[in-house]
Amino acid sequence: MTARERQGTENTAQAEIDEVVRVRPKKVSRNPQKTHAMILEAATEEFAAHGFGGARVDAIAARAQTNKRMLYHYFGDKEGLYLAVLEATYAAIRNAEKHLDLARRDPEEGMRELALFTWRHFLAHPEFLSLLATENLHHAHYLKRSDKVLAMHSHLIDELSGVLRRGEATGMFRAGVDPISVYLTIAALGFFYLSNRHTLSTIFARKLTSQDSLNAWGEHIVAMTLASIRA
Amino acid sequence: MTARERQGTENTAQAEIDEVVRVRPKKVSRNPQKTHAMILEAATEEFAAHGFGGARVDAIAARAQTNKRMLYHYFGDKEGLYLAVLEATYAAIRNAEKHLDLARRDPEEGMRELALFTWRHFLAHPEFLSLLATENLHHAHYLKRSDKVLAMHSHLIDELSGVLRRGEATGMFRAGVDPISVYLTIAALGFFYLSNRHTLSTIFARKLTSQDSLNAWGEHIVAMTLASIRA
DNA sequence: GCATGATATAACTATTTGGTTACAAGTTGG
DNA sequence: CCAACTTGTAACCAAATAGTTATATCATGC
Repeated sequence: MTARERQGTENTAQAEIDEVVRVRPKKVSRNPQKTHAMILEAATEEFAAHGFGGARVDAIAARAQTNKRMLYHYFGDKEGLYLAVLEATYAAIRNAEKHLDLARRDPEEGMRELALFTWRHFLAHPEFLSLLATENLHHAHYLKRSDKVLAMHSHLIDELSGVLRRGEATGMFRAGVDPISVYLTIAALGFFYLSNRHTLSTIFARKLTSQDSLNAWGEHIVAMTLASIRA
Repeated sequence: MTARERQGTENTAQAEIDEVVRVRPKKVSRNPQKTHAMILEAATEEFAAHGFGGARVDAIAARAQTNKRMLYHYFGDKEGLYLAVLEATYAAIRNAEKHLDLARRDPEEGMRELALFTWRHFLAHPEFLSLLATENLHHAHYLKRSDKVLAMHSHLIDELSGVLRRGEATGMFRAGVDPISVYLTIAALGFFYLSNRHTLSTIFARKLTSQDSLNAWGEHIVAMTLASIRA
């Protein structure tokens, strides 16, 4: 017997209390997409801030202004949620890269654009760096189980290969440059500077995050990248 | 009343059981230094493998073949133990650097030596990379509270500055090169390649850790470093 | 207009966790 | 040789944790 049925057939003291409680009916308006998105966003913050082991499922539910039941409903368990966060975060950078038009202008300009885009994306999305650090701590255990992430990266390599090929054709770049090495160089210089800025600024007693320093390091990345591929 | 006292004054069934149990007296030989060192080593592995939040105090005690009581006795609490691990790990690389003789031969040779040393230390000590990643996740919260780590780094910067100054004097290196930027470049290229190798080899479907690949990347670091400072 | 499935809440549970306590036994200085 | 201190073991505890259950209510296809 449900509360509603009871209300219709009986008129006990308990039913009256129930009624009083329900006077302000808590406005439980539904919004599956929003709930799903809120959980994902909250989980991204929590996992980025505390790592997988340090993240608290209760904290995620609270931050998403929902409860654990919904979280388990949409994502299965803590690991499933973590993987969803990882996939969404990778998708964000790879999708943003697609708006880059590397075939524009000359190859040097294209390389500069890719390097600066990567640097700026890292700057704008510190959670991406934190999640990668966490995932590598776990030897990419979860990422390896993703069927989506594997396919996400061909576009980047294709575009980068294209730029290198055109640069080689004009005699601007060396022949036989490995695109993955080039990307690793760009990513390494940006990733390390930002992801390790807290320990670095502590041990070297120097602030690394002033706007001038950040701009200068961006240009350093461009210069290093071009230096490594120029003929 | 202690068990020994009871044994001397009484002859109950319980006392006999106690005696039987004590026949093989468990050889509880003491060794404070060893216990301390074992805990530190076990904690290094555990924190490196699981991060601060994911590390389990029980697991550390078990791995050290001791128990939690000793761990709390020597290190206060989980945070104190973590900080001790961090300090010991930093001390290891900075002490090893002191055996480098960068003033030897010419400046280019010195820079090459520093870059390769750093790369090889990262290779030989993956736990250093993991701990740094973890500590940066926490915004260097614990490292900032260390009074020891702050003083550890002057030697490195002094040595590096010396090499740069001598290179500048011979006209080999550009003038006004910032030693910290040079070190960041060396560390970034090595750190990222190794610490992120699991996600990188997953998304690019390429093995990065063959001996040939590692040697090649070491030479890449040297080449990039020199390219960034040569006149 | 109502049966059905999806979405939501909150209380609950078994287990794990960091940390503590009681006590035993080795070590050492006087 | 023994009192005081250090090093060790194991059982214990309160709080926190991931995951579940009971139940209710919204939304929608028929």
